Amino acid sequence: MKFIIPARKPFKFMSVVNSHGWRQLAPFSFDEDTKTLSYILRLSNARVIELKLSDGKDGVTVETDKLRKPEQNEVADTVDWMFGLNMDFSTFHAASRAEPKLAHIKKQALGRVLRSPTLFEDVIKTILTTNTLWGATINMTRRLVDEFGFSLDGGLNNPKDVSKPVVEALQTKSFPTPESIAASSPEYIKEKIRVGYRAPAIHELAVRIAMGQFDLEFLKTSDLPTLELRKGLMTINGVGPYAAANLLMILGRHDFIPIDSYALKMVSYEWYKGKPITPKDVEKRFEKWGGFKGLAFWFWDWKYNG
DNA sequence: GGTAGACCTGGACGC
DNA sequence: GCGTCCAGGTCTACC
Repeated sequence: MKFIIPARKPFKFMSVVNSHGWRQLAPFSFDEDTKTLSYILRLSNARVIELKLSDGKDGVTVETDKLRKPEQNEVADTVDWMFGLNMDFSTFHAASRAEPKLAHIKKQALGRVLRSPTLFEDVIKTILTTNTLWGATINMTRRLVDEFGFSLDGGLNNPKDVSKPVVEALQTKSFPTPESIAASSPEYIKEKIRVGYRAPAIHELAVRIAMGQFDLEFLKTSDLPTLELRKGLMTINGVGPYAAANLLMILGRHDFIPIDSYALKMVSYEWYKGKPITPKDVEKRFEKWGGFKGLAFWFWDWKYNG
Protein backbone atom coordinates (compact mmCIF):
# COMPACT_ATOMS: atom_id res chain seq x y z
CA MET A 1 0.00 0.00 0.00
CA LYS A 2 1.04 3.60 -0.55
CA PHE A 3 0.10 6.84 1.21
CA ILE A 4 1.43 10.36 1.78
CA ILE A 5 2.04 12.01 5.12
CA PRO A 6 1.91 15.82 4.77
CA ALA A 7 4.57 18.15 6.17
CA ARG A 8 4.50 21.72 7.41
CA LYS A 9 5.94 23.95 4.68
CA PRO A 10 8.67 24.54 3.70
CA PHE A 11 9.76 20.91 3.42
CA LYS A 12 12.34 19.10 1.29
CA PHE A 13 12.57 15.33 1.61
CA MET A 14 16.24 15.15 0.56
CA SER A 15 17.27 17.91 2.96
CA VAL A 16 16.15 15.72 5.85
CA VAL A 17 17.66 12.54 4.39
CA ASN A 18 20.99 14.34 3.95
CA SER A 19 20.86 16.20 7.28
CA HIS A 20 23.46 13.80 8.72
CA GLY A 21 24.84 10.29 8.33
CA TRP A 22 21.96 8.32 9.85
CA ARG A 23 20.76 7.16 6.43
CA GLN A 24 23.93 5.04 6.19
CA LEU A 25 23.25 3.23 9.46
CA ALA A 26 21.19 0.04 9.67
CA PRO A 27 18.29 -0.49 9.60
CA PHE A 28 18.23 2.49 7.21
CA SER A 29 19.39 2.09 3.64
CA PHE A 30 19.25 4.56 0.79
CA ASP A 31 18.90 4.00 -2.93
CA GLU A 32 20.70 6.82 -4.75
CA ASP A 33 19.02 6.02 -8.09
CA THR A 34 15.44 6.18 -6.88
CA LYS A 35 16.13 8.54 -3.95
CA THR A 36 14.27 6.12 -1.71
CA LEU A 37 15.04 5.75 1.96
CA SER A 38 14.25 2.31 3.36
CA TYR A 39 13.76 1.53 7.02
CA ILE A 40 12.97 -1.79 8.70
CA LEU A 41 10.41 -1.04 11.41
CA ARG A 42 9.19 -3.26 14.22
CA LEU A 43 5.63 -2.22 15.07
CA SER A 44 4.29 -2.30 18.62
CA ASN A 45 2.44 -5.55 17.80
CA ALA A 46 5.86 -7.09 16.92
CA ARG A 47 5.16 -7.20 13.19
CA VAL A 48 8.31 -6.25 11.22
CA ILE A 49 7.81 -4.34 7.97
CA GLU A 50 9.91 -2.44 5.46
CA LEU A 51 9.04 1.20 4.84
CA LYS A 52 10.06 2.72 1.52
CA LEU A 53 10.08 6.47 1.99
CA SER A 54 10.34 8.95 -0.84
CA ASP A 55 9.52 12.52 -1.77
CA GLY A 56 5.78 13.20 -1.77
CA LYS A 57 4.05 16.40 -2.71
CA ASP A 58 4.87 18.55 0.36
CA GLY A 59 5.31 15.44 2.46
CA VAL A 60 6.66 11.90 2.61
CA THR A 61 5.37 9.06 0.45
CA VAL A 62 5.25 5.78 2.34
CA GLU A 63 5.19 2.48 0.50
CA THR A 64 4.88 -0.72 2.51
CA ASP A 65 2.96 -3.97 2.97
CA LYS A 66 -0.79 -3.87 3.46
CA LEU A 67 -1.51 -2.55 6.95
CA ARG A 68 -4.49 -2.59 9.28
CA LYS A 69 -5.78 0.85 10.32
CA PRO A 70 -4.02 0.94 13.75
CA GLU A 71 -0.77 -0.16 12.08
CA GLN A 72 -1.12 2.54 9.43
CA ASN A 73 -1.66 5.14 12.17
CA GLU A 74 1.45 3.92 13.96
CA VAL A 75 3.49 4.13 10.76
CA ALA A 76 2.20 7.66 10.12
CA ASP A 77 3.14 8.77 13.66
CA THR A 78 6.56 7.13 13.35
CA VAL A 79 7.38 8.77 10.00
CA ASP A 80 6.07 12.09 11.34
CA TRP A 81 8.58 11.85 14.20
CA MET A 82 11.48 10.60 12.03
CA PHE A 83 11.14 13.55 9.64
CA GLY A 84 9.92 16.14 12.17
CA LEU A 85 7.12 16.87 9.71
CA ASN A 86 5.34 19.34 11.97
CA MET A 87 8.41 21.23 13.12
CA ASP A 88 8.45 24.97 12.52
CA PHE A 89 11.74 26.64 11.58
CA SER A 90 10.35 29.96 10.38
CA THR A 91 11.98 31.95 13.21
CA PHE A 92 15.38 30.42 12.48
CA HIS A 93 14.95 31.01 8.74
CA ALA A 94 14.10 34.65 9.40
CA ALA A 95 17.02 35.07 11.82
CA SER A 96 19.51 33.58 9.36
CA ARG A 97 18.40 35.72 6.40
CA ALA A 98 21.16 38.33 6.92
CA GLU A 99 23.98 35.77 7.28
CA PRO A 100 25.57 34.89 3.90
CA LYS A 101 26.89 31.60 5.31
CA LEU A 102 23.29 30.57 6.01
CA ALA A 103 21.75 32.06 2.87
CA HIS A 104 20.90 28.57 1.57
CA ILE A 105 18.89 27.62 4.67
CA LYS A 106 15.42 28.79 3.65
CA LYS A 107 15.67 27.75 0.01
CA GLN A 108 16.64 24.22 0.99
CA ALA A 109 14.18 24.16 3.90
CA LEU A 110 16.97 23.16 6.31
CA GLY A 111 16.45 22.65 10.01
CA ARG A 112 14.98 19.17 10.34
CA VAL A 113 17.36 16.36 11.35
CA LEU A 114 16.59 12.74 10.43
CA ARG A 115 15.70 10.75 13.55
CA SER A 116 15.20 7.10 14.40
CA PRO A 117 11.74 6.00 15.57
CA THR A 118 12.97 5.64 19.16
CA LEU A 119 15.33 7.73 21.25
CA PHE A 120 16.86 4.43 22.41
CA GLU A 121 18.02 3.78 18.84
CA ASP A 122 19.41 7.32 18.49
CA VAL A 123 21.28 7.12 21.82
CA ILE A 124 22.86 3.76 20.96
CA LYS A 125 23.86 5.03 17.50
CA THR A 126 25.29 8.21 18.99
CA ILE A 127 27.37 6.18 21.48
CA LEU A 128 28.62 4.16 18.50
CA THR A 129 29.80 7.37 16.80
CA THR A 130 32.01 8.36 19.73
CA ASN A 131 35.75 7.83 19.75
CA THR A 132 35.80 5.99 16.46
CA LEU A 133 35.80 6.51 12.72
CA TRP A 134 32.56 6.67 10.71
CA GLY A 135 33.28 3.40 8.91
CA ALA A 136 33.56 1.61 12.24
CA THR A 137 30.26 3.16 13.38
CA ILE A 138 28.55 1.76 10.27
CA ASN A 139 30.00 -1.70 10.95
CA MET A 140 29.20 -1.75 14.68
CA THR A 141 25.59 -0.71 14.00
CA ARG A 142 25.23 -3.32 11.27
CA ARG A 143 26.48 -6.09 13.56
CA LEU A 144 24.20 -4.94 16.40
CA VAL A 145 21.15 -5.02 14.11
CA ASP A 146 22.15 -8.39 12.62
CA GLU A 147 22.67 -9.95 16.03
CA PHE A 148 19.80 -8.55 18.09
CA GLY A 149 17.30 -7.19 15.52
CA PHE A 150 14.08 -8.83 14.34
CA SER A 151 13.66 -10.31 10.85
CA LEU A 152 11.13 -9.03 8.36
CA ASP A 153 7.84 -10.88 8.37
CA GLY A 154 7.83 -12.96 5.13
CA GLY A 155 8.14 -11.16 1.82
CA LEU A 156 10.80 -11.38 -0.84
CA ASN A 157 13.46 -9.89 1.35
CA ASN A 158 13.21 -12.52 4.06
CA PRO A 159 16.79 -13.52 4.97
CA LYS A 160 15.81 -17.15 4.49
CA ASP A 161 15.38 -16.39 0.79
CA VAL A 162 18.91 -17.28 -0.26
CA SER A 163 18.17 -16.50 -3.91
CA LYS A 164 18.43 -12.78 -3.09
CA PRO A 165 21.82 -11.03 -3.29
CA VAL A 166 23.74 -10.88 -0.01
CA VAL A 167 23.67 -7.07 0.17
CA GLU A 168 19.88 -7.03 -0.04
CA ALA A 169 19.54 -9.89 2.40
CA LEU A 170 21.45 -7.88 4.99
CA GLN A 171 18.83 -5.12 5.02
CA THR A 172 16.16 -7.25 6.62
CA LYS A 173 16.25 -6.71 10.34
CA SER A 174 14.80 -4.05 12.58
CA PHE A 175 16.78 -2.22 15.23
CA PRO A 176 17.00 -4.25 18.45
CA THR A 177 14.67 -3.53 21.35
CA PRO A 178 16.14 -2.76 24.79
CA GLU A 179 14.87 -6.20 25.86
CA SER A 180 16.73 -8.06 23.11
CA ILE A 181 20.02 -6.39 24.04
CA ALA A 182 19.37 -6.63 27.79
CA ALA A 183 18.93 -10.41 27.46
CA SER A 184 22.57 -10.61 26.34
CA SER A 185 25.67 -9.67 28.36
CA PRO A 186 28.36 -6.96 28.10
CA GLU A 187 30.97 -9.64 27.44
CA TYR A 188 28.96 -11.15 24.56
CA ILE A 189 28.26 -7.70 23.06
CA LYS A 190 31.93 -6.78 23.25
CA GLU A 191 33.08 -9.99 21.62
CA LYS A 192 30.33 -10.43 19.03
CA ILE A 193 29.49 -6.82 18.06
CA ARG A 194 33.08 -5.60 18.58
CA VAL A 195 32.06 -2.32 20.17
CA GLY A 196 34.99 -2.46 22.61
CA TYR A 197 34.70 -0.54 25.88
CA ARG A 198 31.23 0.72 24.81
CA ALA A 199 29.68 -2.71 25.50
CA PRO A 200 28.93 -2.19 29.24
CA ALA A 201 27.34 1.21 28.51
CA ILE A 202 25.08 -0.20 25.78
CA HIS A 203 24.05 -3.17 27.89
CA GLU A 204 23.46 -1.05 31.00
CA LEU A 205 21.19 1.36 29.10
CA ALA A 206 19.21 -1.53 27.60
CA VAL A 207 18.78 -3.13 31.03
CA ARG A 208 17.68 0.13 32.70
CA ILE A 209 15.00 0.63 30.03
CA ALA A 210 13.92 -3.00 29.86
CA MET A 211 13.54 -3.13 33.66
CA GLY A 212 11.43 0.03 33.62
CA GLN A 213 14.04 1.98 35.62
CA PHE A 214 14.57 4.65 32.95
CA ASP A 215 11.86 6.10 30.70
CA LEU A 216 14.12 7.31 27.90
CA GLU A 217 11.31 7.77 25.35
CA PHE A 218 9.65 10.27 27.69
CA LEU A 219 12.46 12.71 26.82
CA LYS A 220 11.16 12.87 23.22
CA THR A 221 8.18 14.94 24.29
CA SER A 222 9.45 16.35 27.58
CA ASP A 223 9.15 20.11 28.15
CA LEU A 224 12.10 20.12 30.55
CA PRO A 225 14.50 23.06 30.04
CA THR A 226 17.31 22.10 27.66
CA LEU A 227 19.89 22.21 30.45
CA GLU A 228 17.90 19.68 32.49
CA LEU A 229 17.38 17.50 29.44
CA ARG A 230 21.13 17.60 28.82
CA LYS A 231 21.81 16.58 32.41
CA GLY A 232 19.38 13.69 32.02
CA LEU A 233 21.08 12.49 28.83
CA MET A 234 24.50 12.76 30.46
CA THR A 235 23.46 10.34 33.22
CA ILE A 236 23.72 7.68 30.49
CA ASN A 237 27.14 6.03 30.53
CA GLY A 238 28.97 6.79 27.30
CA VAL A 239 27.11 10.06 26.73
CA GLY A 240 29.39 13.06 27.28
CA PRO A 241 29.15 16.67 26.06
CA TYR A 242 29.44 15.82 22.35
CA ALA A 243 26.93 12.97 22.42
CA ALA A 244 24.47 14.97 24.53
CA ALA A 245 24.60 17.93 22.13
CA ASN A 246 24.09 15.60 19.18
CA LEU A 247 21.04 14.03 20.87
CA LEU A 248 19.64 17.45 21.79
CA MET A 249 19.83 18.43 18.10
CA ILE A 250 17.91 15.26 17.26
CA LEU A 251 15.34 16.17 19.90
CA GLY A 252 14.88 19.60 18.34
CA ARG A 253 16.81 21.49 21.04
CA HIS A 254 19.43 23.65 19.40
CA ASP A 255 21.17 25.45 22.28
CA PHE A 256 24.32 23.26 22.27
CA ILE A 257 26.89 22.49 19.58
CA PRO A 258 28.10 18.91 19.09
CA ILE A 259 31.81 19.67 19.18
CA ASP A 260 33.95 16.79 17.98
CA SER A 261 37.39 16.82 16.38
CA TYR A 262 35.86 17.50 12.96
CA ALA A 263 33.99 20.53 14.34
CA LEU A 264 37.24 21.90 15.74
CA LYS A 265 38.82 21.51 12.30
CA MET A 266 35.94 23.25 10.48
CA VAL A 267 35.88 26.21 12.87
CA SER A 268 39.64 26.44 12.86
CA TYR A 269 39.81 26.68 9.04
CA GLU A 270 36.85 29.09 9.01
CA TRP A 271 38.28 31.67 11.44
CA TYR A 272 41.70 30.65 12.83
CA LYS A 273 43.74 29.78 9.70
CA GLY A 274 43.83 26.07 10.62
CA LYS A 275 45.56 26.63 13.98
CA PRO A 276 44.65 24.41 16.97
CA ILE A 277 41.58 25.67 18.85
CA THR A 278 39.45 24.63 21.83
CA PRO A 279 35.69 23.99 22.21
CA LYS A 280 35.46 27.42 23.86
CA ASP A 281 36.55 29.04 20.58
CA VAL A 282 33.73 27.20 18.80
CA GLU A 283 31.20 28.34 21.40
CA LYS A 284 32.43 31.93 21.09
CA ARG A 285 31.92 32.00 17.32
CA PHE A 286 28.29 30.84 17.58
CA GLU A 287 27.30 32.56 20.83
CA LYS A 288 25.22 35.19 19.06
CA TRP A 289 22.88 32.52 17.66
CA GLY A 290 21.54 31.75 21.15
CA GLY A 291 18.85 29.05 20.94
CA PHE A 292 19.70 28.49 17.27
CA LYS A 293 23.41 27.88 17.99
CA GLY A 294 23.27 24.21 17.08
CA LEU A 295 21.31 24.83 13.88
CA ALA A 296 23.61 27.63 12.72
CA PHE A 297 26.63 25.40 13.32
CA TRP A 298 25.04 22.32 11.73
CA PHE A 299 23.99 24.02 8.50
CA TRP A 300 26.84 26.54 8.19
CA ASP A 301 28.40 26.74 4.71
CA TRP A 302 31.92 25.67 5.80
CA LYS A 303 35.10 26.45 3.90
CA TYR A 304 36.65 23.20 5.17
CA ASN A 305 35.00 20.08 3.87
CA GLY A 306 37.44 17.35 4.76
C1' DG B 1 38.40 23.86 36.40
C1' DG B 2 42.04 21.83 33.73
C1' DT B 3 44.89 17.91 32.26
C1' DA B 4 46.66 13.21 31.47
C1' DG B 5 45.96 8.61 30.51
C1' DA B 6 43.22 4.45 29.65
C1' DC B 7 39.64 2.50 27.01
C1' DC B 8 39.00 -0.33 21.89
C1' DT B 9 38.44 -0.81 16.87
C1' DG B 10 39.97 -0.55 12.39
C1' DG B 11 42.48 1.77 8.71
C1' DA B 12 47.06 3.15 7.03
C1' DC B 13 51.61 2.16 6.64
C1' DG B 14 56.11 -0.19 6.69
C1' DC B 15 58.48 -4.39 6.59
C1' DG C 1 50.58 -11.48 6.54
C1' DC C 2 52.15 -9.28 10.59
C1' DG C 3 53.31 -5.54 13.70
C1' DT C 4 53.00 -0.71 14.79
C1' DC C 5 50.95 3.70 14.87
C1' DC C 6 47.15 6.71 15.04
C1' DA C 7 42.34 8.85 15.18
C1' DG C 8 38.28 9.20 17.59
C1' DG C 9 34.98 11.02 22.76
C1' DT C 10 34.22 9.60 27.52
C1' DC C 11 35.50 8.72 32.05
C1' DT C 12 38.34 8.82 36.08
C1' DA C 13 42.06 10.26 38.86
C1' DC C 14 44.84 13.74 40.02
C1' DC C 15 46.55 18.50 40.62
